Amino acid sequence: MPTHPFGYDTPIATVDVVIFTLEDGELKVVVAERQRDPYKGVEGLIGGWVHTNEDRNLADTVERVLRTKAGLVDVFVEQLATVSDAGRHPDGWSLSVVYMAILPIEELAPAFEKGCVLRPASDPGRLAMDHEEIVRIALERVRGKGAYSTIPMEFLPDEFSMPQLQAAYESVMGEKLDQSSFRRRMIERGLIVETGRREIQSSTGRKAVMYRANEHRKGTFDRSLRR
Amino acid sequence: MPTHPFGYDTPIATVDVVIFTLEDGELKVVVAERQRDPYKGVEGLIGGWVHTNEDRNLADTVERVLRTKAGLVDVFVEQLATVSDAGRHPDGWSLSVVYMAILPIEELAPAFEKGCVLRPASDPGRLAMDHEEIVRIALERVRGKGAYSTIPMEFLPDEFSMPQLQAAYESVMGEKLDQSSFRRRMIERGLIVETGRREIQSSTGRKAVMYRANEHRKGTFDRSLRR
DNA sequence: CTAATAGTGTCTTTTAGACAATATATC
DNA sequence: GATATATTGTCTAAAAGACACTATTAG
Repeated sequence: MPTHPFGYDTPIATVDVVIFTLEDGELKVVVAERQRDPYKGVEGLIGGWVHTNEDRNLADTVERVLRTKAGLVDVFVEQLATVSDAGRHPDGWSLSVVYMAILPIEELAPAFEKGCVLRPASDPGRLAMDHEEIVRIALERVRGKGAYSTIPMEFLPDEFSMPQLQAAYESVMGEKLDQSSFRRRMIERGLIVETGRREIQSSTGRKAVMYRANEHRKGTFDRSLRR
Repeated sequence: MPTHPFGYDTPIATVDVVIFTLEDGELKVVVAERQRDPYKGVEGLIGGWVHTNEDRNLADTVERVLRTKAGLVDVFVEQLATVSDAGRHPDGWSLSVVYMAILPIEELAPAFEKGCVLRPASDPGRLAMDHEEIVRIALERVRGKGAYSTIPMEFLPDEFSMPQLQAAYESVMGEKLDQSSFRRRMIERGLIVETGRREIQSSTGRKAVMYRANEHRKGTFDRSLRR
């Protein structure tokens, strides 16, 4: 057990990232089979030790972990909480700073190449240590706060159509929304901006107009959009 | 610098608590002069090292720190964020899990006995390390999310009158509220419950009815109450 | 009487959001 | 014509909150 300068034992510090994505309208989390002990062979969240020699701060740790373990770069992450327990990690007293990320499934290709897989967020199966509990907390967050925010947009590529956007909101909120009212509010609130382009392919019917998020208005949104 | 089982350096882990209270209608934070280095003699937040030998988890650490450094027990705390930086602590790479607490000033007597003092939350003066930044973040939280929640109630004793309650909300929100509308909403939303008792003393005028928070409805509240 | 608190009534504005159409574009 | 998307109109219900009172109780 490590010891800090004043002679007290100091905890192990790790970072774990709950990466959410949307697959077929269902919320999924990214997990990977652990390559070494503890819990070798068991699926767990993307995470790793804080390396004080190479990371300047926790943000660096998250970036390094996402890059090396899931091939992901330039990911927007949000700190969720810090969990701790004498018994949560077999190597001893440990502390994990948990982050959350949301990515469109199209951007997860590098992660899949590195062996990451998707599990249903509401039932990820057996995960290492307290990772099931962590996923539960993160899911609560994305569903609760997320539904009445611009969070659902994060699941989409940079450009998206109105029907795609509505589907993303419906998936996150878990309920159907009125088409005309949804459209009106998105536009009126200035949450999205037309890109000038149109949908590339559509089997039949009118081509959808493409939009992008109005970065300017991020965080402006609050509740609303219930049904 | 401590080293963890796999040979990487591991950070120093501490906990810091931003304790808010209301004095004369102004938001204040509890700080104390630091008894030892680093920043000995400089004022800082109530905080301390995680002691893995005596604390089972971070909640234990917070409890121990509040008890030993401020004489406070049974304090409701909320985890705010975890800050980190190679340079934030002179002893090396450190990580601080920041908690927030809100207490009526009446309950801070033990803290004052231990040398704690109050500083204006919006301008706490020079504090050790990154504690000024931490206070800024906490204040943003209590003002932003807090104003449209039951947070202002935390500043009051268990029993309080309607005028007291309104004053607390006004202090946190930084604006005047309409008396009749305020009263109506508090009652209608069931946020408070009559205790059956009356105000003990009043220089002149009618005695106020005393209420207590309806624990049942905590967290039910959301925005509203603008003016 | 004065002053503080308690309580009622009402009006305006905003918002959510439900519902019903119609219009347009594409195969 | 079938289908998906875009767009407009309208209506209801709820909520926020501003304002003007009246009522009650205490010194």
